[in-house]
Amino acid sequence: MPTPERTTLDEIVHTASALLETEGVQGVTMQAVAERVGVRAPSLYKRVHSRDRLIQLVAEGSLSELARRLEGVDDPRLLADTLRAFGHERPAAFQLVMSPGAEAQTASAQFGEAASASILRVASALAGPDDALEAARTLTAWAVGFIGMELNGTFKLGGDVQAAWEFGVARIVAAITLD
Amino acid sequence: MPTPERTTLDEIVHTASALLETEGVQGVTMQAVAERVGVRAPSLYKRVHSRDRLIQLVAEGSLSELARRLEGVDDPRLLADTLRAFGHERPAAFQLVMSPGAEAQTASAQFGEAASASILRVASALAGPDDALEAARTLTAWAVGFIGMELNGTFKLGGDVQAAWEFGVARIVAAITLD
DNA sequence: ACCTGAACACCGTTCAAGT
DNA sequence: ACCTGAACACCGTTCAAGT
Repeated sequence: MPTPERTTLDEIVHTASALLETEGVQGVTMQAVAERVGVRAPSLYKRVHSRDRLIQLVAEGSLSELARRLEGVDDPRLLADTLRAFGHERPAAFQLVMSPGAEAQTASAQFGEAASASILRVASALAGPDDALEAARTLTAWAVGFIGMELNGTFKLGGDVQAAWEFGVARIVAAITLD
Repeated sequence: MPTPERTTLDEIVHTASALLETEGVQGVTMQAVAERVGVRAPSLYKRVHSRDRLIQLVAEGSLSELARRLEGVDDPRLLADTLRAFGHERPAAFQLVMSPGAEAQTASAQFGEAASASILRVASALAGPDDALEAARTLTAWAVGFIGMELNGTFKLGGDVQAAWEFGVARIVAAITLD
């Protein structure tokens, strides 16, 4: 006799995403997720292969949303600001996606490409098609590095972080712009 | 009747550092460390307060060694290359120190200062004292972001990574150099 | 004074048994 | 066809008991 479904993969992933922000990666346990979706932990394995895979799905969902936000943006400063705003809104997801460490499963490549496309488009307009890839990587590396350090508290000791961000954006954009 | 000491804090931290590189953070379990130093897991708690604290000690030791390597370096390109070489040699330690995520304990601030000092000195020579802090943060953010993405495999898909590094170094150095 | 086995509370995961 | 309790192998950590 069939039992009605009490949850969905979507609900599980969204619950895990919320838990990620409130409790950290450590807090995303199968039991905590199960409890929040109203089911016992073993039932989750009907929808998702493993905890690692669940974390990966969270990373992929987050990266998709980031890509969506970057989609229409044409100004490099606005692009950088949009990336930073995402980092501030969802710091744990940002770190998971941008510096997964050795533990968490990286989002599979196709999810990164959508986000890369926007950056590459803006970089190409600035640096010209020949230097587009290098310019995109320079801009991305700087922004991701900056936001990561900001979220980690590396900048906590003194100085105006906002001023350093604006200084960096201006210099990087100038540096990759075709004369 | 006293029992002779069978290990030391130093040996424990070094063993944990080695395990970090070979097995990842996940592999740094109290049992694995204990086995390698010839003791049972509970005995470790005579020397270190907790696993979290052990990871923090590993991070602090790694950051100290990085600071030592950066110490005498005056050329900005060489500074960036030294940072990158450290990342390639000890990828797990690099990620632990530079993007600890939410789980691992960050190295306490004093350990970061030694490394910062070298970068600040070089940045000051390039950008002048007024912009030194902002310039140092721009250079550091770019390098850390780049190396992190490189280690994560974000760059895996196509393109010449070495060329992107050299492009970035040249542009960033130019960007923060006083006219 | 350090080391250990046993124990506890927690994980992720599997699986037979329920409906 | 989905859900569950029970079980297993693993964690980190505590602690009484050994030497």
